[in-house]
Amino acid sequence: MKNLVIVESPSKAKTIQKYLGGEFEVTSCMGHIRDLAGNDKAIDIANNFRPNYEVSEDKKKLVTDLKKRAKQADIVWLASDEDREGEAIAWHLVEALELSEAKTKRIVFHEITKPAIVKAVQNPRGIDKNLVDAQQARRVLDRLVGYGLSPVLWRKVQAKLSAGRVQSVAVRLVVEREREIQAFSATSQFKIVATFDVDGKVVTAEHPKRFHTEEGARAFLDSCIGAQYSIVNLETKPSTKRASPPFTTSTLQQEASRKLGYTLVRTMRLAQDLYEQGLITYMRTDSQNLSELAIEAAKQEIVSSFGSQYSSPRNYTTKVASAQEAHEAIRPTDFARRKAVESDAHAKLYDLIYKRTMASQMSDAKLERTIAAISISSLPDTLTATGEVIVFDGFLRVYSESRSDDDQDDEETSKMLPPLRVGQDLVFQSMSAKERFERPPARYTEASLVKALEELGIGRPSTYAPTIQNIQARNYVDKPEREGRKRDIRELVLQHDAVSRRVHQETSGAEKNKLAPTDIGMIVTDFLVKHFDNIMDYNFTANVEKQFDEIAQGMVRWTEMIRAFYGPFEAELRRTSETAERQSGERLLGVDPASGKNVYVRLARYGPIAQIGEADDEVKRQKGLTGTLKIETITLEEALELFKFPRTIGLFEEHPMDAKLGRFGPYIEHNKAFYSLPKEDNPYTIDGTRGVEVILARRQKIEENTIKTFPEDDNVKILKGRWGPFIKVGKQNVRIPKDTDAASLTLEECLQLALQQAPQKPVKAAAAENTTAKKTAVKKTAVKKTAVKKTAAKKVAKKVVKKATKK
DNA sequence: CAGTGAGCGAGCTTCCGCTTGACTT
Repeated sequence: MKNLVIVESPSKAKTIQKYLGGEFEVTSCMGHIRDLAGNDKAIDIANNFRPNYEVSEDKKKLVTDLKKRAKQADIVWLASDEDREGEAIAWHLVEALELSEAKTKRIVFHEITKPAIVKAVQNPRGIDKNLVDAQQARRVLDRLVGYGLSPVLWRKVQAKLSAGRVQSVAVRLVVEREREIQAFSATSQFKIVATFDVDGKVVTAEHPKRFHTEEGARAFLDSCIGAQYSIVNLETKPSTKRASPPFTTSTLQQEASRKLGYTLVRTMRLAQDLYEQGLITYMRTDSQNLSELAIEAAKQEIVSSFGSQYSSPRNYTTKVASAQEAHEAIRPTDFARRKAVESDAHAKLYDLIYKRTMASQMSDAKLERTIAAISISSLPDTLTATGEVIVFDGFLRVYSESRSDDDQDDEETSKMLPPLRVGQDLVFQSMSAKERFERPPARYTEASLVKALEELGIGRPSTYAPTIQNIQARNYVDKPEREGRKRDIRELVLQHDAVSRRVHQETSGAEKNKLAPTDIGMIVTDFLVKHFDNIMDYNFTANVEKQFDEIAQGMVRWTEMIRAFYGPFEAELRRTSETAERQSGERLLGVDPASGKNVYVRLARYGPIAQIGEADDEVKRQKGLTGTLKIETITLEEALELFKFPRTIGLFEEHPMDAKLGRFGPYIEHNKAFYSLPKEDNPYTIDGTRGVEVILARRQKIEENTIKTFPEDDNVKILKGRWGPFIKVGKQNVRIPKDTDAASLTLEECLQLALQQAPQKPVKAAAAENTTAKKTAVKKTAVKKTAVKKTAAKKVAKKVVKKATKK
């Protein structure tokens, strides 16, 4: 074998192998193979920031293998992506595989098409060391910032916290949005809408002016009593609508979130599958570019399906400043393929990508907007009725983009108007003045937060989903469920020459899956903004990116750039460590009227608490904050309510029922058993009658979900779970092998399965349990320690995934 | 899962970006 080609991704390797044929062997390195050491020897600051790289633990086998194959090859072609990280990967390969310059060629392509690959092989180059240096600067900066800030948080806020160039700014966005919402006070206005009958069709018209008071609105309606209405002017304006560009990672995540309700992780997981099946191009990209082949293929498909008037081939230039465009946009690889079949979820995502790409190559839609001005005989005011007709649907035939989350527009009012003429008299039906409240800024969704980060140039396509996961896993932000509040909406209606008034209720502010900061998120953000405003600045990344570009162009040495950053940063770190006070977010809410003691809220070891009495009082009372209560916004009254628990709400089967607030929400404790309260029940007001109902309902459900019990051992049960039957042995959940009838299992078989699936406790338990036990655990080998760390980290990650994909 | 919030205290925690698996709760 003469030619060894190394790309980053195995799926890519497979495709390229097809294009290059037998002369070449194409393989992959799975991304970065080396990284900074994990310990304090990672960067030798005194020695000009000399980085110490190590082959990553999970890549050791791969690197040994690649090294062997590289030895046997005459030429090694390094075909990692053409961006900063890709160039660094190529350089690390040279270093780790000990490749000589003579037998190494660097090639790049932006699209996986045969002509692009062939052209790349014909134009090899050497490694761009300047670009590599820009990456080293990026890597070293992120380590210095992350490993510099985090320990300050451990000392000043809480152990195990984290901070970094990307995650801390992401949290800041959420924190500041929350404060905008808190500061927002909704004002309301009255909007006038009239309806007319035109030959059996309803025409609605509105007054361009909004009334700020009910009196004003009423006065207007009063003066319309008995009025005549006629059309005084008609205007039609043509307009066009253009399709959106094809998907990048971030826009795919946004649309999948809005149209399909997928989380970021779900979207990326499905896209990865489609990519591996060869159905779509690479899914982690910031480019809107389409290859010439793709544009041509889309054109053929469009012309044959819809006709040539629908075709409008074009390419898009990426507007995001941070884009590195190492790949194409996300598109189908084969336009003749209309469907993906693996699962319904895959099919929906593929359909979205397919249609979006097709639409991007289709003609503009042509619209005609008609505006009719309607006079009122009793007033100088005019009403306007607006209609829109699609003259030519163009790209709308396949795709219409959803509206963005922060869109404040009302429901689409423009529809088709019946034929109208100037001077025409209209038959009045009714007119209403309905109160409308201004909406506060919207909380971020996962996807809209990605959009905000991208606009600031923060983070990369490969890190958007993991970053948003991470700030949730670290409990800086979460997705609290909000019930929303009912509020009165006033409406005046003019009909049959009389104005009537009614008030109806509307629920506002109900939310699910929206990001909000936790108490710890707010405390950490405030602390970092106060002491490290430079790094927390929304433009910090953009500024350092400019400097990375200068390094890439050979204008600045990377070590110089890092030195200039590190001096002042290190001084800030030291000053903050020495002078800053410990932060707990403590607030004095007021005085408890019952005891005369102060009431505080603050962050304690296990989360936010309310406290009656001073910290050093021998007798003080503490309660955890529950639900959507926050340190920053809780009132004295709300805090005092917490201390009313446990509430004994009645007696049942000779045992008291106590309503309590727990870590997992409100519950009833009864005879040593726990019954969670359903969402519709309020722990502050629930009574004994309802308590009994909750208990009985729960018991019935347990019974329904029990498949089998064993009289000889009540520790073992076979239950119905979310994913089918399983065995419960004490606290351990045991899965049942496929093709096994759950109900027929014997006690012995159950215990046997439990034994087989028993968690390997010794290592984990020593690390996770109490701190005194740790002394002995620490003495174990380094290898074991990393193993423990990894499983723990994986567990956290998994938990989040679970949470995210639950619904 | 289900009521705490602490320590005379050793050693641990932590970043961002590039990849894919092995897990299934």
